[in-house]
Amino acid sequence: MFVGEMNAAGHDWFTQARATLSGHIPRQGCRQSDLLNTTGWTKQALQQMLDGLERQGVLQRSVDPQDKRGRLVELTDKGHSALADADRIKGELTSAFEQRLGKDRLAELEALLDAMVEL
Amino acid sequence: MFVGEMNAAGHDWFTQARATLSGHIPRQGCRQSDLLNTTGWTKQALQQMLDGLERQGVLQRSVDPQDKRGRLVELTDKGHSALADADRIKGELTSAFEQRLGKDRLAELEALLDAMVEL
DNA sequence: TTGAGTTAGTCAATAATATTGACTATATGG
DNA sequence: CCATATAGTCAATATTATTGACTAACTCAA
Repeated sequence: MFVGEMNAAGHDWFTQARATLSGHIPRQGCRQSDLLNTTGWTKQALQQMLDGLERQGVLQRSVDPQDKRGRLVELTDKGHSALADADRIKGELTSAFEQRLGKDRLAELEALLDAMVEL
Repeated sequence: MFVGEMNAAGHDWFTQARATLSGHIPRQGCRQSDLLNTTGWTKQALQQMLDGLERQGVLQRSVDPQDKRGRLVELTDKGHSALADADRIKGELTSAFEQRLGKDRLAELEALLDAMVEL
């Protein structure tokens, strides 16, 4: 759904897993190891995801001057414009759901899902 | 969660996608093409999933005597016993959620999710 | 200051999930 | 019988995900 909208908007590299990862990259960039913590993925899985996104020109990595073991992950212009579209689409979808379910029922749904996530 | 419980129960071949597929195989078996319709997957994706499950000894395929183009998909003993465990675990998880959310709120959640699925 | 241990990340291999394209065999309807 | 549709296969490629072995850089304490 969300992914489909992103593809339709011309971001054909966008997938569900990449959406998840993108959501964890702050606009000003971060360390690769930060993403390891926020995503909870294995470092190898994360690395492959970043490899793919770097090949697609969505982000770039550089050595962290503060700690040369580390890599800084930063969005390219392409990456920033994709995330701007993502924000827009997310808003549109939220509006659409609000229209169909009503604001109260959507809020209720979110609350119930949050309750579930707490296991 | 569900998959984890199944793995813990000794069904180490169980994955999310295979859970989805298993849910579409009737106990008495069906045609491969039926699964094509119920899952909505491509025929190649379905075929690979069935190949994997057949390798694992969970099901077997045979030529449909009524239409020799078709293949009949049937669960093996291993497959049947796995699905019995799946039913049990699903029941346990449902009970656990009922305990935490309460029966009413769980029903409410299901209703809201159904409403969402209708797009 | 050096050496042990920790942390950050890479490389390689394998497997599961998923798609597209080209193909074979069987069935069906005119 | 022939054209077409249906059921499924084979091959290639890409994404997502894991395990294991490894290198480079940093930290801390002797």
